[in-house]
Amino acid sequence: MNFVEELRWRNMLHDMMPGTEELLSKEMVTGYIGFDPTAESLGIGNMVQVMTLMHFQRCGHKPMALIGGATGRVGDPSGKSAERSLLTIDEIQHNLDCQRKQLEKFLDFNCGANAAEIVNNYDWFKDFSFLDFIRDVGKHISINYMLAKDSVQNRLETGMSFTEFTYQLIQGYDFYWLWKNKGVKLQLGGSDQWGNIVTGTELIRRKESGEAFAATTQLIKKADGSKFGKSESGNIWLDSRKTSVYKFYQFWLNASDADAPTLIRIFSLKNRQEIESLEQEHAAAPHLRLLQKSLAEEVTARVHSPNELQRAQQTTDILFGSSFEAFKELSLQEVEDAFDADVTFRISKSLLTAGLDVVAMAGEMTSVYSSKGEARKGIAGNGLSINKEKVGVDKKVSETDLLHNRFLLLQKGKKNYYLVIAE
RNA sequence: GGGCAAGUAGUCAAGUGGCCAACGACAACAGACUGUAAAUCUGUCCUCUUCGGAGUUCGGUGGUUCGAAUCCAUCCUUGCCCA
Repeated sequence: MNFVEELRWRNMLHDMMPGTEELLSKEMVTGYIGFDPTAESLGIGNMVQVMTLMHFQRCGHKPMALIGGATGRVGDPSGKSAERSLLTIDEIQHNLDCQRKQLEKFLDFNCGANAAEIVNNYDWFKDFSFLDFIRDVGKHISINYMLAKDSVQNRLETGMSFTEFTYQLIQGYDFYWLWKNKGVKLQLGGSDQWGNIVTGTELIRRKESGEAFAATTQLIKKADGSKFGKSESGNIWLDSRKTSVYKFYQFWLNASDADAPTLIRIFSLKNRQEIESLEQEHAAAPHLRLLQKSLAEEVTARVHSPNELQRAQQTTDILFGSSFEAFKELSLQEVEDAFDADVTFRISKSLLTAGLDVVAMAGEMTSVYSSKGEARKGIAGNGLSINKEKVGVDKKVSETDLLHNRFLLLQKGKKNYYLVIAE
């Protein structure tokens, strides 16, 4: 497989330095991508870079993931309109450890010559003194060159600290160090990283007359122009403690028709033929949402596991698929297993004897709504169902509402489900 | 160090003594329609609420006033110009 061709038909390629394609076709190349330890989990946005590395490895090259123990202390100004607040050293370390574990899941570290590798730039920066740095690195790059970068230009009006200004040099030196010591010839990254990457190739050229290459990928935008990777509850994380497997699966399943073809090209390892035929099937019967299902299935299985995927699918099927009658047939255990802990609430059965005010139950005793006021507004707006039946603000929940004499199915809107267990 | 300008809800952005919890736009959430899609229309959108209201906001702090997002002083932050 040809890496560049692969990126091209997947519409992932944004830009490349001249000569990159030739280099990749004549030898096995070591290429790297940097990850910023800004959060304790990678998000779906980072997944694009993970996919780039996976494709890279599948095409026979050696992928390297750089985790930014050093760069994380500085803060990348690219794409940021304001100065970032610094994380503590402990936070950075914690984030690094978590991200490393996640990355290990996606690449093959045990396949001989092109086995993946993870490096931490703190290793080569920790003993590099400021004076040595400005002497050995700073001398080779002019201020004029640095000022010309978009990431700097965009901040000239609003201000930027010296710390963030130096970021491009730090990242540039990473590339130089890896080129010199690890034989890395290529840096990959999102298109917002272009400026930082070419500072690296420039440094390699000026310092040692060496040659290094760059390729960047498209930033994903949704068809409606909004930011990719966020949903109602915020960012979609790869860590199931931050985004449950069910929610993760639902995120992909909910992709719009307009976005699905873009997404499946990026996040699926299926080949071109398979994807195109899926698209045709989808076009013929859009209501079956084959693209979304296939995408959700593949990504969830890879990021989590086939077992967890199956559980998420079961939950989906219970809540959206089969009729409510079928739901009623499930045992309590099956129902409990289907719901995540953060949408499961337990209340005392004795409260129901006298009839429990639905507003209090939804707004106070559970976190379906954040307050009674919210609950009242939501319910008045026809937003809440109990056991698939819309309820009004006057509703009193009693024992006769319980299914199996044990639980209630609450539904806020169409897609948000909650389980209340009375015991 | 000196001069000028700016800082308003998640974001953008009006307001320049009472009619201000603060126009509008976007985002977000809920409803209708659908295919758990898109588009469209409706409602909510500082917090709490017994839905009558109550409480806390307009960079911070003090002040003027019956009354301040709006006036004054001072401090902080940022930009521009001068040194």
